[in-house]
Amino acid sequence: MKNQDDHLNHAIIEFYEKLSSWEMAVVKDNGFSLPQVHTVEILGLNGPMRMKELAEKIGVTTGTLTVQIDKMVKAGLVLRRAHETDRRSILVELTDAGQVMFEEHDKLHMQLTADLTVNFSEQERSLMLDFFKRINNEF
Amino acid sequence: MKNQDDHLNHAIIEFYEKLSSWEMAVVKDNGFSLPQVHTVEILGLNGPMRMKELAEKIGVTTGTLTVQIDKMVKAGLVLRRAHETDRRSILVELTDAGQVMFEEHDKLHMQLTADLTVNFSEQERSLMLDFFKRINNEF
DNA sequence: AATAATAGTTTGATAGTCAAAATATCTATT
DNA sequence: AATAGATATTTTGACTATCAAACTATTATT
Repeated sequence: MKNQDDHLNHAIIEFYEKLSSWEMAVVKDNGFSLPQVHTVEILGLNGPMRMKELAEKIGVTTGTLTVQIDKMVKAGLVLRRAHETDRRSILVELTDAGQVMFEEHDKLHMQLTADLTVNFSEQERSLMLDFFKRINNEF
Repeated sequence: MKNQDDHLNHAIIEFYEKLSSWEMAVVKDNGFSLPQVHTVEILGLNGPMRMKELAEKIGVTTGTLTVQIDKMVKAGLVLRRAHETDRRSILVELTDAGQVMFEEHDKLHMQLTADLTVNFSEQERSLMLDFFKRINNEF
């Protein structure tokens, strides 16, 4: 059903736009820049990661990421660690302070998720999780 | 169920991150900047809008938006129109070329949505739409 | 009528970004 | 094992995006 798909598509875009807005507002409040929070979010969720991989996930060049990570190292949020097998590569990981920041930020997301699904039944919430998991796997 | 909610939360964040990545990649390919595409997307979805409102949705100050809209006017994507009742306000709306760009971009989103839900039944897709609508209303 | 609040623009300083060049390391071919 | 090509990261210089604050014009409040 074409029209139905159109609605789903637009609902997804609307959701994305609203989440972006929310994230921007949250980030501005706590004094860090959006790329920094984004980085903390990705590392917190996925664990240590190579520069290249991280740059792709964030959507910037590695050159841009280098200067961002420099700042975050200075701020004590992340650290650079040697890759075990590939000496060209560097792993970026959260420091304890970075982990704390991730958890703080994650709490805000948790609250948002709770607010958004306040009218969902236990069963609906579980179905929604299943849908998201399947969609995320298709990316 | 606390743990379940945590999973839903993280699945949502993962979805958001992946969609961001996708959007970045798409935008870079077609030569426009992310804020410009973002603006076209919002105007195409919501119709004409005041500067203030648009700035809030995008997550920038009105000063920043002014220069962005200047560029987009020059590029022929949007135009400024007087507000009917409030002479302080200005409505920004898509030109025909802007509308075309919106539809082109929307097609890419449509394709992505179709790809992501390729394994969904008609019923699941409809349920997913219902979930997104309810969530969007809670924002 | 005066004052405060709001919408938008302009400006100067700061931060973010990219492309291209440079360095170091890894992989593949001969 | 030697060479050539590919890959990961950093550095650099130019450009773009961003904000905060000052400014203009209009509307709302008292």
